[in-house]
Amino acid sequence: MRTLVSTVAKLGNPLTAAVSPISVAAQEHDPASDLQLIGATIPYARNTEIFGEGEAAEYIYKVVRGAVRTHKLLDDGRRQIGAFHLPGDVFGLEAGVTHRFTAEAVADSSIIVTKRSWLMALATQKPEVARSLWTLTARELEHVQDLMLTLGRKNAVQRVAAFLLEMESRSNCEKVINLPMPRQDIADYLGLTIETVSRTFTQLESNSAIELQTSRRVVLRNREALKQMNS
Amino acid sequence: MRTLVSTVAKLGNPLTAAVSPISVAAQEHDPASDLQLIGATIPYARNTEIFGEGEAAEYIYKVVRGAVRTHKLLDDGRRQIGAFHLPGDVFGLEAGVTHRFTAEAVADSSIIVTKRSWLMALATQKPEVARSLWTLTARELEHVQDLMLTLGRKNAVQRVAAFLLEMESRSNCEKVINLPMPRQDIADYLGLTIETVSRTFTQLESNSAIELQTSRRVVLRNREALKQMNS
DNA sequence: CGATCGCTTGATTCCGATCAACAGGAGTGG
DNA sequence: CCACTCCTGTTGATCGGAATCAAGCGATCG
Repeated sequence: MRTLVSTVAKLGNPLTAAVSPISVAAQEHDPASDLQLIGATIPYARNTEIFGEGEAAEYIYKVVRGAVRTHKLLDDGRRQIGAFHLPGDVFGLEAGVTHRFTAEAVADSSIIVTKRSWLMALATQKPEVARSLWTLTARELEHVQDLMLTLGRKNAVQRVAAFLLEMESRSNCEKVINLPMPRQDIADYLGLTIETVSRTFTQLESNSAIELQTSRRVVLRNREALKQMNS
Repeated sequence: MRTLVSTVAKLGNPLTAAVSPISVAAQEHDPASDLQLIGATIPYARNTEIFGEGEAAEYIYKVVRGAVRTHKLLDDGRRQIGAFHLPGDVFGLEAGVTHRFTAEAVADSSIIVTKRSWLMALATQKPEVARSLWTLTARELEHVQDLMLTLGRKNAVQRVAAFLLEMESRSNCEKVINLPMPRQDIADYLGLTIETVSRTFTQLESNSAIELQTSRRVVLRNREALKQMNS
């Protein structure tokens, strides 16, 4: 089991890490941004593990820079990615005592790490903190419910279209989407193979629905067509 | 939009409905049973809608008798069932203001219906109630995360095995599992077609992994084999 | 310059979907 | 009681979409 301390040790002197504001506030509007987490901002290199499935959930995490994926594995190595977490997103929050996913950095990332016990104690005193924790879990639930529909009932084109529209809605409203993750991660998120994802990107480009400036830079040329495909 | 009042009106005199205990307690152990919901126990006939996707989430529900399914629909009618709710299960709890699924009675059922606003107000005063609401949402999240892995990365046999093991773990520890739902519901839960579900049941019976006393009564003859299949 | 990695493309296979027919049971009404 | 219909489930034949197997391309890096 990788501990926070060992991770910090590998990545450098924890004393040099930036520290986030000490204020803790929870309002109804955006629990992820209003719940100001106390803790060190720690760098994680690409493809390093942040926590593992089954480990004790001692910390709560918030992405400052980079991107994180959470996944489950089947015995034979098949992988299902549950979510990508981008700057501003909180992840690793559990109501139970253990993590139910493994979390890894998709790209070099900076993550704020906060003691879970600290927040839990605060939640018993401040209803607005308790409410924020609930809302964060509920949002995660809503996201995975949408993914469930995609995995259960959509074809390859609809899955990729859904992914692109999701990434667009979560990026800076720019026309160009920068995908931090490789094709294999997209495949394992959408329940497809890397080849099918690649072919579908190519197909969408030949349809003029998207433009691939590079394999990681996508322009949504026809958002309406994508929405229609998404069914 | 079907309201509670109209549903009650159709089903008979609400004054004759049984009323659950007035006590409200929330402990750490089992939020579903400890959160004693106040409200009328209402009968719902098989295949009737309890609430619809997009409707205001004014009530919280608990199954007393029967079974409930929640689902989402794609434009072309493809359906994904998110969960089956059996006696003791709470459903329809939302952190937001609207229901994100449609709920229907799988079989003739009795459901305790409680005002959501009432519980929400209580949660701001009693941390243990707030904690129970969070835990209920977290359990739903865990369930749909497991389903996500099934839908994204398992084959037909693995999906049906997972379903049978889930139903077994949720039933009364008896050897015989009584399935309240038809094959079509199982198919829409597992992201398969009714034909594939039927064929897979037949295949598992010829493997001696299960015995089909009737199409709705299944005996798990070899639980270990099912677990192994489940990967 | 060679090696590796990420991605794309082609050829073929295979699992589950689709199309189709039929069987068994429950309920209904003659 | 039986004939009828409706509903649910099973089974067969064929099809198709994504997986698999395989090869090659381009960028990056040592």
